[in-house]
Parts: sequence; C-alpha cells; structure tokens
Amino acid sequence: MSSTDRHRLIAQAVADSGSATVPHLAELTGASEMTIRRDLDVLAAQGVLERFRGGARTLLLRGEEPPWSLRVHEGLEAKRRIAAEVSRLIADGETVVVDSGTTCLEVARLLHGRPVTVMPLSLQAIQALSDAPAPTALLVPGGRPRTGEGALTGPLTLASLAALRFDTAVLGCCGLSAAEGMTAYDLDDAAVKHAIVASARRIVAAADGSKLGRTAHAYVGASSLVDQLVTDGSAPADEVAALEEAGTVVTTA
Amino acid sequence: MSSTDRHRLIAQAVADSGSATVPHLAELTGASEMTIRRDLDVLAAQGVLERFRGGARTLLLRGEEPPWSLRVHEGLEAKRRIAAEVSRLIADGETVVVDSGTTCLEVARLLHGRPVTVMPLSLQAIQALSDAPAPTALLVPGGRPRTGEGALTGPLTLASLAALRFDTAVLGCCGLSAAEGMTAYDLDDAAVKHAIVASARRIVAAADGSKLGRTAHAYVGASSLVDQLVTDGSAPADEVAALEEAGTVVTTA
DNA sequence: ACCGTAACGAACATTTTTGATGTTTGGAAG
DNA sequence: CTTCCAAACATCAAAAATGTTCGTTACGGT
Repeated sequence: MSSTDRHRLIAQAVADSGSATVPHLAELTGASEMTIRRDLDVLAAQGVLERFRGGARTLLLRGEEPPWSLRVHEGLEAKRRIAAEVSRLIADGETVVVDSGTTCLEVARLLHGRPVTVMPLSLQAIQALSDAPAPTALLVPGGRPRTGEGALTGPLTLASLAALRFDTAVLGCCGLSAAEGMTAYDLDDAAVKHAIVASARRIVAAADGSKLGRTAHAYVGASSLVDQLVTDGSAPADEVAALEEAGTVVTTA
Repeated sequence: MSSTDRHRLIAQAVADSGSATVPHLAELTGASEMTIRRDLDVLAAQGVLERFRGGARTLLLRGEEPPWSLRVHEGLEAKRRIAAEVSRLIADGETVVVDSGTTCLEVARLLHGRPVTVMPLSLQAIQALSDAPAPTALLVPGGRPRTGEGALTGPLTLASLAALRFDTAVLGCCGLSAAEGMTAYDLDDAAVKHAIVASARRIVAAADGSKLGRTAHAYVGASSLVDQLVTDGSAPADEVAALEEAGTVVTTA
C-alpha cells in the first residue's frame, strides 16, 4: 500500500468515527505504530485531524470542503480528461486566466509549454508553470494564499484581475446548477471568481459531475454567465439539459 | 563528484575557452560522454550554453550576470551567514518585503515558520514559504517572473508594492558603493527595488563582499537610503568605511 | 548528390542515492 | 507509574543518476 493510500484510509477512519487510537489504526492499515504516528503528524499539519495522546480526532466538519491534500488524488483521471478537453478549447496565442482548484491545476499543467499567456490563481498552478519554456508566458497575480489550498484571494488578487483582460477564463466551481447558479465555498473565493468573470471574454467552467446540481455557500452568479461547461459522464442528465436550455454549451469529456 | 559540481566544472570550462568538445569535457570530468551530453542538454535548457554537434559554446557574455542556476550554489555558506544575521535583525510580528536574488532566498528560508508577514519578490522564495505553518503569513505580489531567475517585475509588481507598507525591506543588490550608490542589472529590477524602498520604513541590504564597490547597469538610488548593510568578511574595508561614513550601519556576518 | 564517419539519442543494465518504514531506547506526559 | 512519544539507528524499496550498447541521423569530403 502506498503512503497516500494509507493516509486516505486513516483520514477516512478518523472522520467516520470521530476519532481513533494509534494501535487501532496500526492494525487497520497493517503498518507499525511509529508509521501511524508519523502519518498523523502529516495529516495534522494538513489540518485534516488533531492529535491527542494515543490517537487523533477529526477536524473535518460535515458539509465543509475536505482539504486540498485529500482532493488532489481523488478522481484524477476524470479531472485529467476534463482538463484535456478544456485545453483543446484554448487556442494558441490566447491569454488565459486559470482559477484555483484541483481540476484547474490539471488544466494549468496541460498549458505548460504551449504558446499562451497564463495567469493562474493558485500557488500550485504557478509552481507547475514556473519552469515553462519560452513560448509560455506566466503572469502572477497578487494575493494571500489560503493555507493548504494555495488559492490566491483578497484585494491584491482583485486588483491584479481588474488591471487585465483575458480571452478565456477557466473556472472551477464548488457548485453549479441552472436554478441556483454558480456557487463557491466562501465569500473571498466568490469575489475572486466574480472578478475573473468580469475580466474575461469567454467563460469556460470545468467541473466533474458531482458539482452539478449542487449548491455551496457563496453565490457567484447565474449559470448563464458560463459560456461553456466541460464535465464528465457522471453529470446528471436533467441538470445538463437545464444548463443547455439556459444557453451554456456543455461538453462531456 | 556530484552532478552540480560537474555542471559547474563544465560551465566553467566552456565559458573559459568559449567552447569545448564532448570528449574533452568527458576527460576533464572523468564522466562518460553520454553523461556529458545529458549535462550539456541541461545547461543548454538553462541558457548557460548552446549545443553544437560535437560540443557546446558559451552563451555567457562577460560582464553579464551568470544565470540563476549557477549562482545558487556559489558561496552558499557566506549567503547563509549573511541571511542569518539579517533574520536576527527582524523582530517577531514585523511585516517584511524580501527582494529577489540568491541571498534573499536564504533570508526567506530562515523566515519560514517565524511569526512575521512576508512578501517575497521571487517565485523561488514564494515556493520556499508556501508550506509555512500558521504563524507565518505569506503575501504574494503580482508580476511577470523572469525566466530562470523567478524575479517578479513589471506594473503588477509595482502596484502590489504601492498598495502596501512594510516595517522592513530586505534588499539584494548587484552593486553597492558609497560613491555610485545602489545598482541593479536591469531597469525593471531597479524599478522594483525603487518601489520597495518607497514602501518600507527600514531598508536592510544583504550583499556579500563581492558586490561592494561594484557598479552595475541600472541605478536604484544613493547608498544613504540603506539603513543597514549585512555583508561578509570579503568586503573591502575602504568601501565599508565609506558606507559607514555615509550613515549606513554595517554588520559583518 | 552520394557515401563514410562521427555524433547523437533511445533503450536497457547497473550503480548510487534518497526516502520510507521498522526497531530500539531514553525521556516526557498523563 | 504506566503509557505514549520521538530521536537515533538499521533496513528496505523506490527513484535517480550513470554507463553501455546499438540503431539512426547529421555533417564533411568527394
């Protein structure tokens, strides 16, 4: 078993019952107690759980977004397929702003080396593009990165977006439905997405099926502001139909 | 011999005689020709040299700044000592802006985990601080990173600096002398340094001895704008005396 | 334009290095 | 006083670097 698999198993077990002891987790995973302790330290540093003497308790509130480290590896192929489709929609020479989030990170990775100008809104995506060869032009927005997430937000980010105009925006979203529009997990993020929408001529949303029909806490705008949606096979058909009805072109990767 | 040592040896040999053949470099380093070819590919990608069939020729113009990849490992201990001294000058709770450059990168590394607010002006430093735990607050400036260097410059950078005020600025410089003031390698960089100076109450310059008494191409300002200079034992005594005369507090690490 | 030689790069084998894991032991927390 | 923890060391596996071989490609001479 790989260490990330074990991490996921531990996080799951702790989240399910609220807490777990070191010996229990050692038996569950087949690893030694020392390894479990080291894993718990890592997960605690990621904000997934909280250590106490002898074990750990969960910090994940139901309904809240799970931390970045757990989301990256989840449904990677689906994200890659969606990202590939999004990348196909972007022509050489365009200027593109890429939102934060795990799906958008994959999009950024695919733009590596292509002759486009990219402004990514997360530290992870900036890092992925920082060693890109000549044809790719990187633009860094200002902002405060959210811990773990790496998503840039705040006045500096809004100012950077306001100072520029883009051909295409690649938006990730936490929730998207024809009825409730696009939603994000918190207001800061929603403000950034709003600024992105205002700065780009074409809005492409990248969202796996689980995001469709869902509604998160912070409202970004009506679904009609999305020109094109790229999703995967798990998208609910009725929601897709409703979005198409509202004027969004939907592509299934 | 480590691979970076060999890279440096190759870069040196090619720079010295303008060009070198693969067999010659293989004999010089004791490595196989295949390894030399792979090394040359790496160095070519870094912009250090240019491949031609059978060997490589240098791309380093005399007087021009050598590329980042060659500077990082040069005089590392001296840089670390200087950085440690700079770090000692920064109190907990301060807001700090850290310039680009290899010495400043070491300063950023030492601020990792300390209870300070930091805005680094290079991608490398941002990366070094991106996983910093809670007490450290990271602020990302906007800008266009220079390839290889990672130094952020341009209007977005200037705007980010103009929007903020800092307790302390840590400046790296290419040249510093009492007579000629502080100089940078190019105008964009000089403009950024100028903005840094305008946004910080206290200016700390970090420069090893080789920078003192030297003058680069782009003028930043008089040496008197530096409140405190941290340098090392290799600094020329007369230059240090002249800077102290002009009002700069000089510390030797 | 053709051909021979030398250089190149892909593929594989081998070595070195690095990172992860397990074990032991002294010390700290409850 | 018992249990848990973390540092130190040993061990193992994965990954990277390096060397070797061989088919292919580019250059120079004719």
